[in-house]
Order: sequence, then structure tokens, then C-alpha cells
Amino acid sequence: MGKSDQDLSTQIAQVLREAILTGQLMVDERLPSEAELAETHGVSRPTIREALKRLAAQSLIRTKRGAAGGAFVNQLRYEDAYRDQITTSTLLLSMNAIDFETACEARFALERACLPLATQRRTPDHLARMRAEIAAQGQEGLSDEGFCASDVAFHRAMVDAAGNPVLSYQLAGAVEAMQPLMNMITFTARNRSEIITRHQYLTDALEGNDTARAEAEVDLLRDYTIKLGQDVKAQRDERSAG
Amino acid sequence: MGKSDQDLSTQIAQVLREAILTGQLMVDERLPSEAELAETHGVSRPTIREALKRLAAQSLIRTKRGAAGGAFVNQLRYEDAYRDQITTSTLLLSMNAIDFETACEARFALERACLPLATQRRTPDHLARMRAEIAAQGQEGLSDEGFCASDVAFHRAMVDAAGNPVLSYQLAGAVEAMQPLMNMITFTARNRSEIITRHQYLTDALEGNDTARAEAEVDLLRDYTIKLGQDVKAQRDERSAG
DNA sequence: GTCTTAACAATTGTCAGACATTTAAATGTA
DNA sequence: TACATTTAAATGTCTGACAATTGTTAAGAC
Repeated sequence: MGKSDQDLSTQIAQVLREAILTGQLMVDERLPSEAELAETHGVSRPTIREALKRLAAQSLIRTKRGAAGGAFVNQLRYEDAYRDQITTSTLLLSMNAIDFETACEARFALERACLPLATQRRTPDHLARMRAEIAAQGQEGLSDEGFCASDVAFHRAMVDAAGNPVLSYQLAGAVEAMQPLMNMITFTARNRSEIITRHQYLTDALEGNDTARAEAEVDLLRDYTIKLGQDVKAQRDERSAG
Repeated sequence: MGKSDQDLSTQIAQVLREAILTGQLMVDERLPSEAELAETHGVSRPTIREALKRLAAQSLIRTKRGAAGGAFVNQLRYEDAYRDQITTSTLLLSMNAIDFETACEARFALERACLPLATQRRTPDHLARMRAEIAAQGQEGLSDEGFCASDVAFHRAMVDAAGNPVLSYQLAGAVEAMQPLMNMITFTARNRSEIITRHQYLTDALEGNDTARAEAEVDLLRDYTIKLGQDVKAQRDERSAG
């Protein structure tokens, strides 16, 4: 009646993970030492260590050396969760051949969901952050990567304006994971000008508490971005054909 | 000028992770054997193994035993990403004392984002799935947990109706991570009836391609769910005070 | 008595070597 | 050719040891 045919370290990690998820092990509580865990689970210390490394990789525990050291249940922080979500989303997009249009559609649909809240709750600080990024996007000599990075920062500020940390967390993946895809686009001066105009009107709409206008601008931005992606694709196809 | 003050296994895992993320290691490509990695990095095999377990915990690699075995770059699957996202979201909600209202607000805002696409693309199959869950929700003797599970399944079908896998992935976390919070609510017959009515009208709206109506129903559902949460909280406060 | 310093103990981090287990491929045989 | 056997390569696991870190405690200086 063995658990399964998996590694011992996988099984043990699963047991400990359950204990954390169900609250049997509370935040900041100390796990037994590696030697104790080895004894109670009837395995050697390296096996226990491999199990603990698995949990550490998921930010479920942290370890400290020394006398009062050991493995402690980690309070999962938003920053850790953000980071994980972004790398996971990035990998999903790159490894599963998600086309640009699908990713764009999802991104802007999610951002649109923030607008009703953002128009209610945006503070002067949010508006200032957005306008600062707009200014950065208009600067001469800005690289395409720099433009994309500023674009992400602009939208991040917009999402934060909704004042809901859960929304911010969920959208971090969607927005930032798009950046590698966006970086494939070459932005002409005219492209940038069009996008900056949308950003300006969008910021104005938030400032004026005009949800409908903001939604319309996001829709325009989505359509324009998808069109840019299609143009790049068409150019690439043409070049490979000619 | 050492790399940093972190574990060797952490550093090595980071190097390998970068190689995978940047595409230097392609999907299904085989990593060097543990012995080779140990030699090239100048560390022992256990240290290499700990590094590999970290990557395995993030579903970045899979390992196979035997002659042609080894560690291979894993194609990140949606199911794996779902699972990780749900546990992460659940932990975030439980460990960071996110209140019910904030979580609810985020969940329904995100679902609302799917509606324009869902009204365009819903198939008879999606509608059938939704109606099946509505039927399940009306059954006598259904536990509160069962009701919540069916509620999640209903909304999952609705999200899938948008026909965008990226959206489905992003929302899996938001919707399913809410379930533990939802399970804290005790649903009276009248509560259930109200929710089922909303579900029916929502499904009707999708069938009739009426986005505005669907959005209105989601808003009602959000408000009603938040109200239920507030009632539970009020009762609990009253009991502890009395 | 108090402060400083040194020894100590507990714990994680790392290493070396060995053996067990699994699996694909090579080899041998009918 | 088809099937059984051997072999080699790789991961999985164990044992035992030592290094590095850090809190505690005891000793000693003033």
C-alpha cells in the first residue's frame, strides 16, 4: 500500500505542502530539523533536503542556518507571487505557441475589467504615474524595448488605480508576460504617436471618471496593437516568401 | 567577488532556469547528466540534485531514470500552470488576510471581462455545461461545499466560453482560489434560489448574445455574493459579542 | 556586578563514495 | 528474424563525514 510510484522526496514534499496549505503548519512556524524529518519519515537526510528544496522553490518555506535555524513556513508575499506568475505566464506563452492576437485579446480584456473600479478610485498619484510614462514614451531616441517597458509601466499604474491588490496580482502575469511578444514589434514614430494618443485619452477618461470613454480607448488600443502584430507577421511572411 | 551569498544549489538552479527561459535550452532537450553538471559547476552531485529538484518543483524539467534517462526541459502544460496558480492564489488569500469583499470584487470584475467574448463565441456545449450545473445547484440535499463546487464549475464553463485559453488560465486562479472563502458561507434555500436565478438569466443572456444583460447579471451576482459575505460576518461578530 | 570574549552546541550546507533501481540498447542464441 | 540475456548509463537513495553559521553559555577581565 505504498503511496505511489513517485520519488520519496516528491511524496514527502507533498505531505509537507498539504500541512502548510491546510494550516497545520502556521506561518513562521518552524519545521522539524532535517535530521528529525529524516527519522520520522524513515529516509536519509539528502532525501529530506531534496523535499525541502522543492518547497523552497515554491516560496513555501525559507531556511536559516545556525543554532536557532531551520526551515520555517514562509509568508507568501505578493512580490514572490508576482515573480512566479510572470515567469510561468511567459513560459506558457512562449512554449505553447500562443499567437499574438490571443494574448493581446486576453490582456486588454482583463485591463478593461479594471476600468470601472479605476475610474472610481484613481488617485492623483496614479494619474501622475501614467502621465510620467506617457512623457517617457514620447522621448527621442527611445529604443523599442524601452518603449515597451514604459508601456507595461503605464498599464501597471492603470491596473493599480483599481485599488484591488488581487486584481493587480492577477493582471501582473497577463500584462508583463506579454512584454517579450511586444518586443518583437518594431514601432515607427507614427505607431508610437498613435499609442501615446490613446494613452493620453485613456488617462483623461480616468481623470474625468468616464468609464465608457476609457473602455472605448482600451478597445481602440487593443485593435491597434493587434493590427501592428498582424503587420509584423505579414512583413515577415513576405520576406521569407520573396 | 563570489556570485552571491546564496546556496550553491540556488545559484545553479538560477543559471539553468535562465537558460530555459531564454531558450538556450529548448523544450524536450536533455540537460547534461547529474555527474556532468557536477563536474562543470565544480560541485558535488547532491548539490546538483537539489538544484534540479528546485526546477522540477516549478515544472521546468522532468526526469526519467534508466539508460536514455536524464533531466529534460518540460513543456509547461496548462494543467500544471493552473494547479500552481490555484495553490498560489489560495495561499495569497489565506496568508495575507484578503477580505472576502476584495476577493469577490476581483473575481467578478475578471469574469465580467470575459462576457463580450463569451457572447460572441459561446457554443451549445458551453450553454449545456452551464445549464447542467444550474440543475445540479437546485438539487435537494446538496451540501454547501457541493453548491460552491458547482458554482465554480458553472463559472468555469462561462469563462471557457470566451474561447481564449490565456483568459481561462488567468481566471482559473481567481475563481477557484475563492472557493475556500466561499465555503465559509452557509447558503439558505432562499440564497440558493436567488443565485440560481442569476445563473439562469446569465445563461439566457449568453444564449441571446446580449452582453449588456450578461454584465448586469454578473454585477447583481457580485453584489449579492458580497452581501451574503457581510451577513455571515455580521452574524459571527454578533455571536462573539453576545 | 558587568562587560567582553571564548568555547559550545545545534543546524543547515557541502562533499565523497557507494549501492540500488530502472531502462534502453547491444549482444547472443534458437 | 525473433526472442532472451547481458550490459551500460542514468537517476534514486543511503551512509558518514566535515564546513560554515549562529544563538547560547560559561569563563575571565575590569
